[in-house]
Amino acid sequence: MNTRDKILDAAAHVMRTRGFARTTTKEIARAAGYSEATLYKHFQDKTDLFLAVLHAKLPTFRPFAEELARKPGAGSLRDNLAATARAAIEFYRESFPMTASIFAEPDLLAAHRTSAARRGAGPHRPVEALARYLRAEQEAGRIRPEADPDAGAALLLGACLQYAFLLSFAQRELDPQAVEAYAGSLADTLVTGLTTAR
Amino acid sequence: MNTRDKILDAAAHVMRTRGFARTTTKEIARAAGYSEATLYKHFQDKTDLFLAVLHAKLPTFRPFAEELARKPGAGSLRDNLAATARAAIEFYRESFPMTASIFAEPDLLAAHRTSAARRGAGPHRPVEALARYLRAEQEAGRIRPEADPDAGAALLLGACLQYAFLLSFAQRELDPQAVEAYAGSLADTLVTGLTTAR
DNA sequence: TGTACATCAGTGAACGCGCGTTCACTGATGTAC
DNA sequence: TGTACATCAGTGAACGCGCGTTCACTGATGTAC
Repeated sequence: MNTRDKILDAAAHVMRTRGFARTTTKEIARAAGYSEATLYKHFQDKTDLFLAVLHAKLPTFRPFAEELARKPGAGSLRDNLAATARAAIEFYRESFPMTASIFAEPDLLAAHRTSAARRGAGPHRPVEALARYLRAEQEAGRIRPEADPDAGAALLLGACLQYAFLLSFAQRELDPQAVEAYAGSLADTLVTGLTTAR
Repeated sequence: MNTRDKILDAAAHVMRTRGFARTTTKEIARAAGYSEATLYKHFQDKTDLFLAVLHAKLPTFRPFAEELARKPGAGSLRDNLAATARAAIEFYRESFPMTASIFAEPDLLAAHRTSAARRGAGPHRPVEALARYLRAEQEAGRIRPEADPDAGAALLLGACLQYAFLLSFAQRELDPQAVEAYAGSLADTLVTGLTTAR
C-alpha cells in the first residue's frame, strides 16, 4: 500500500472513531505514521484530502445492485426483498455516520455531491437499483401491474436507512438476529400490504 | 423576546445557513446583535449553547403525533397515511440537516441523546406514534390482524426520512406538488402491498 | 426629593491555544559517464 | 567500478490566523433612607 493510500486509510479511521469535527491534519498524520507535511505532498489541502476519503472509503451499494440485477424471477419475491433489506441495513450503518457528518460543512457537501454526480454515484442510487428490480418482477407478473415500483423501493430502503440512522444515533451496534427479524417483517409487510380488503 | 432567546434564535439561524462547522461564537454574537462576551453570561460554554439550540429550536413531531392520536376510525386509512407522510416529509426536511450535523461531533451527539432521552424525546418517537395509530386501526378492523404495525410505520416514515435526506443532500427545496404525489403513492403502496396473489 | 450605593445587562480588548499550511532541509536511491 | 550529480519521499520547526473564553470595565436602572 502506497503512502497516499495509507493516508486515506488513516483519515477514514480517524473520521470514524474521533468524528469528523475532531479529524485534524495532526491526528491523520499521527494515525498514518507520517508528518503533517507529508499530507501536503499528496493532497492539495485538507478539503482535497477529505473529498478523496469520501470517494475512496465510503462503501458502495454497487455489489448489492449487481446482485439484485441477477435476481428477478429467481427465489421468492419476499425473500429477495428481505435479503436486500439486510444488505441495505448493513450498508447504511457503514456509510450513514460519515455521510451525515458532511452536512455540518455545506461547502464540502456541495463539492462531494458534484464529485459523486460526475462519477454517476450518489445516495439516490440504491433506490433506483431496487426500483429496477421491482419493475422486472412486475414485468414477470410477480407484482401487480398497478403497483408503483418506485414507491415500493422507497419504502423498503427508507425503512433500512431509518433503522441505521436510529442505531447510529443511539451509538449501538448491529445485532444480526434483530436485523434478520426486522428485514423479514419489512418484506412481509411490503409484499402483502396492510389492508384486509382489496 | 429576552436576550437568551435572541441568542438561541441567532444560533439556530447561523447553524441553518452557514452550517454547523462554520457556526462560531463570533458569528452567533454578530447575528444576535450582542458581543461574544454576552453569550457567556447566558450559557456556560459553546457546547451548552449548542445543546440548548438543539433542545429549543429543533422542530418536534409532537403536533403530528397528537393529530394521529385523534384519527383512528375517521377518514380513510389511505388518506390518513398520505397526510401523515406529507407532514413527516416536512418535519424531516426541517430537522434532518441539523440532526445529521451532530454526527460530526460524537461527544455532542451523546450529550444531545442523553438530554433528549431525559425529556422522553428522540428520533424514534415518530415511528412509535405512527405504530400506535396503526395498532388502533388494526383493533378497529381496518388493518388485517396478522399485519405488523411497527413494520408499517417504519416503512412509511423511513421513506419520508429518506426523501428529506435526498432533498437535503441535493440542496433542493421542497416542491409541494411533488410531495403530495409522492406521499400518495407511498400510502397506496403500503396499504395495498405489491403482490398479485395473497 | 435628593443622595449614596447596589445591582445588573452588556462590552472592548486581550488571552492562549490549536489549527492548517509552508519552508528550507535531509538522506536514500537512481543515473550518467 | 567509482564518482558526481539529480531526483525524490519525507520531515522538524515555524508561521499566521481565527477560535473559544475571560477580564476588568461601563452606564443604566433600582433601592434605602
